[in-house]
Amino acid sequence: MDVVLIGQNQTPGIVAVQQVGEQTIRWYRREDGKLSTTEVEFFPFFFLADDALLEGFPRRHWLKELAGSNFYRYLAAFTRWHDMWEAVRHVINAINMTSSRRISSYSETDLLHLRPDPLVQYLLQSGVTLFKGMSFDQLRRLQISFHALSHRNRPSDARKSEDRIVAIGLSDSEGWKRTLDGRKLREPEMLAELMHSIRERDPDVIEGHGLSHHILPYLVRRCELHNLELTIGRNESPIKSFSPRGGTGERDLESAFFDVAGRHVVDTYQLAQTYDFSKRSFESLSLRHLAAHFGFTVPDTLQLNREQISTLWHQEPTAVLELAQYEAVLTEQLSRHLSPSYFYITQMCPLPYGTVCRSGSAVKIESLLLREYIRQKHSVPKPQVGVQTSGGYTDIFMTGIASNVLHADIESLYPSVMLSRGIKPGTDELGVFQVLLKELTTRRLDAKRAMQNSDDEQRRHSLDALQSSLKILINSFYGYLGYARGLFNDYARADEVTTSGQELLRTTIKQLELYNALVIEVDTDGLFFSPPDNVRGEEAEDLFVEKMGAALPEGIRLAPAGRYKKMLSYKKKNYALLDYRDRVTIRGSALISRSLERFAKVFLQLCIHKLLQEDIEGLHTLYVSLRKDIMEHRWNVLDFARTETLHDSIDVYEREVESGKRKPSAAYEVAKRSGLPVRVGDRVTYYVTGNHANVKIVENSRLGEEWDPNFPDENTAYYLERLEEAAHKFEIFFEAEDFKKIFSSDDLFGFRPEGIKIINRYKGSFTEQLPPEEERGEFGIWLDEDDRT
DNA sequence: AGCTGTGGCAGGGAGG
DNA sequence: CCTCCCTGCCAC
Repeated sequence: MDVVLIGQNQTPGIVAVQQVGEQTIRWYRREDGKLSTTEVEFFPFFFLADDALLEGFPRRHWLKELAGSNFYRYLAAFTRWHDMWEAVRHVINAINMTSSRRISSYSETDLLHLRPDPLVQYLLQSGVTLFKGMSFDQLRRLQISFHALSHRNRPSDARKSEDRIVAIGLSDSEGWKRTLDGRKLREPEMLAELMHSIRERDPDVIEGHGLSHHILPYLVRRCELHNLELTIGRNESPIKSFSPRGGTGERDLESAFFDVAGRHVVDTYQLAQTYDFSKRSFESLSLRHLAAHFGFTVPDTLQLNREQISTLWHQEPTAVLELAQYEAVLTEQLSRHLSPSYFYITQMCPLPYGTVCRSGSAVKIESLLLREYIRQKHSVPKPQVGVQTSGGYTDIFMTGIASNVLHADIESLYPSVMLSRGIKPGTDELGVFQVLLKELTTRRLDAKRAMQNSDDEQRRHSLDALQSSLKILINSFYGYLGYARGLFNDYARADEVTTSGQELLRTTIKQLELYNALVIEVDTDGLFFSPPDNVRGEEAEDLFVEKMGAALPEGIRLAPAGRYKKMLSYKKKNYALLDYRDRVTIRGSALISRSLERFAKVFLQLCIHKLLQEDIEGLHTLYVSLRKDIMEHRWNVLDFARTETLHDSIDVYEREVESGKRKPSAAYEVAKRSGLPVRVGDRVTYYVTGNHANVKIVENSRLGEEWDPNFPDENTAYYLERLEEAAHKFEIFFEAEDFKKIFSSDDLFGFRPEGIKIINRYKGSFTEQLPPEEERGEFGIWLDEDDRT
């Protein structure tokens, strides 16, 4: 008999529940320090545990401290009620309210062939309407896309007191129904109209681009200002905000999540961010860039920037309203591309659609595990305390420029390792982990096959969404093992996965070197190498990769992942590639990073292009002309300013600096000195002033917009030093004297590129026996005398 | 209540 | 000058 329990902090009064029969449970209540019991009829379920009160009860695992897991979702409603049937009714109401009148998690085609959860069975018997087998398009009919324009994105904007909603556009699949039509409404009326139209349309889903970072915080704030509540819930309840990192810290709406009773809040900006995280294909996450990326048509008349909008609003408000409408259309189109995969996950995971959209993979995996444990009425483990001690293997064997480079990777390394070695959490007594992993992998391969065999564009798109969302989920099973809050975490198993992965990568390196390939750089599951001379052409290359993969165990596959004309290898995780269509890809934080000033980033980029073309003269010209531009202030503040995000409020920052917990930071100091109101999440652009290269930046920096091109006061010495630092990265590609010649303006005798060669440095091969450590320089026996210290 | 992992590079401040 | 520590950003 399983013991089922309730946590005391959630349930004043009720301390424990014991299942005493198939449909009977026993309540334990604390009254005046004594325990009383009541038996009630119930459907099978689990509850949270309270250690101290369970002495002597049979149990396998405590269900303790579960507040923090998704398990809680099932239980939250129960624990607030003392009367069981009242509680059940409450759950039904809660589900009705928070899950959009449906439990979309349960579809007719139950992905994992699991019987519906007891809760769902019970609800069905109780006559609650469940929308089963609903398609994505059916869902969308109940959806509303939403866009509000406001000026509140930068600290400087806060100075203009005209921040207000300038337009609200509402759209659904029937087209535009309602927009503020230019009537002069005061803000409270405008807000009331917005709330009214949401209630009237009663959407299940509210979408917007930047919904949770800009639009909703803005609306909530404006409502507060007028003593209104943003009541857009199904039950007329106000929107609720909460901190995604737990705790009740200070309220900052910009980083909050929002719950609207009975509706799902979906932010297309967040969806795009997640999409970009895995594919890295967006240059910007603005609606306009994303629209261009997906090939939506954007009329020229609507290509306006924020300042123009502000002006236009005063002159021709209808044009702005058109823009707002169009942005809502773009949001809707964007969502059509990005949200289907989340919808499919919702059909598997016992989580509402909106939650699936905003939560990470670990939450989804855990919800699947819990789903089966609950179905089998089995108790659930506590998270393990500990740390993971290993990760992927990364190494570099050559720096310089290599020609004819192949990229190969071990396909789905970690999932494959887990499947082939049968790795699962030690606490997973029911063995659900492996079953899930296998099933999801099979499903994904099926979807991929079906996609390739389908002629229907629409169907291919939805199958692709399905398989790519499964891929992300599958890849996260490893991460879940090392997740500190995961109920089924297991650090030893996480280590086993990574060390097995390391072994496989090392095996592959040895195999490649055995066949005379030159291995350049490896990282976790991928390898860059030059194949031996007798391997030429794509066909031969693929065959070669296949042959190399033959050394790997059953179930582990080495696959071609790209072929390149040239590769510039700089450091671990830092390289550039030139493909056969002459496109350049740059990777790594040392070569390309948002934190670099624009001039340095562009300089590095152009240098890398020149290096890949082995254009030495071009390098020199680049350096000399940029140096001259800097000295003559021939640039814009955005070329040399740095932009940083303020992650904490000024108050928190000052407190932590005072207590020595953190060091002074230029971005915060600049914000303080400027006297502008600053909020968490704001980005501050600043540049360095002063007259020598070693100034303290914290004390010598100004807000970017204070820079005046007519009286440029940027610290030229400092920025010239920054240029030197950027150029310095290329030192390892040349002989010392050559490097000095290229990156110098001292052209007394004219610059002559003749005789200058790019140097490749080898760190010895992986397999060969290296001389003892002390006889080697950083890059081994191939180092020049000069470089050995 | 809500939160996937490790490895690597660079830059800046503090203190020697 | 140097090292140490922290943060931010990035690769996988």
